[in-house]
Amino acid sequence: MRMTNQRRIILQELRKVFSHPTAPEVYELVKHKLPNISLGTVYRNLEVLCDLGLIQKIDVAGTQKRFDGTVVDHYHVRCLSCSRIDDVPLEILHSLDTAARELSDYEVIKHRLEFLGLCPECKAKTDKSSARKC
Amino acid sequence: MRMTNQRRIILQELRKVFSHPTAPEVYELVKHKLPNISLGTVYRNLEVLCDLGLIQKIDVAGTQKRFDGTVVDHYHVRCLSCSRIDDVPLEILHSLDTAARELSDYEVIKHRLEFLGLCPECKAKTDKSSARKC
DNA sequence: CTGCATGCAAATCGTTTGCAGTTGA
DNA sequence: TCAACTGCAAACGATTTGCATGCAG
Repeated sequence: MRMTNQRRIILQELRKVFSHPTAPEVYELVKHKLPNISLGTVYRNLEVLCDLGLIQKIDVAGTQKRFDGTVVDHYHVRCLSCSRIDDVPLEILHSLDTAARELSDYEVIKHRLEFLGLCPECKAKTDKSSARKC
Repeated sequence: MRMTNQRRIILQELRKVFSHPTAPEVYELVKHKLPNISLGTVYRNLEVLCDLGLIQKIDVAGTQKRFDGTVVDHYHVRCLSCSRIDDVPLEILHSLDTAARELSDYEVIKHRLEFLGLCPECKAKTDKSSARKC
């Protein structure tokens, strides 16, 4: 593995933000520092950095993959309205795996859990609009 | 909503199988009955049937969406090796939502949980090949 | 009759890949 | 030096969409 300029900047920028950006979003972030970088390079490097355990890939359901500068395993909430993602400080529930192992004939190794709901901002908007309806 | 022949057959076929098929797989199933049906129609109808609550969309991480003729909410296990999906007879844990609601500033509504592991077949294969290594 | 639904093909979206030139160790 | 890495653009796989036609209500 070679620590190229591109790779270093991608890691740097990803560690600065808390927004769990998608690959194209990372690309936009990095372009401010390296205007000639290509999206392909961003994708390749995010993959490499994941493999090295320097960042984390959050591939939750249905949408684009997102990336997290933090390596510690944790759960996420996604806003159903604006797709914003935040961390949930709930410790990983290994007991779920144990339960599933007993209830299925699979060798259950891990699980993927994400919460869905409304972020504070979208919740406020919804409250307002339903109030207006009355 | 109009109950077209295509729509009826798609629902019928989906209720017959337990394999949690992807849209292209549903397309293959239905083609036996309706050889001229198009993949686009299958996609459109699966969407409509979901909206009507007649079937369920399982959009688990990273891969194609899958569809379930059952409407009752339940968890799934996915085989990391062959991507097969099965049901896990674990009751829905609403307590998780409560916990997440307390730990975040989101209005948590629901969660998505999927287990990952090895299905019996792939587990057997792995065991064999690791035994061979010794 | 009329507008929702269809088949078809082209378009889109996110991501991956092949290739020729570049660069860090 | 030289394999790993880059930028670029084309390829890809899943899904969506525009359009002219078809058919259920």
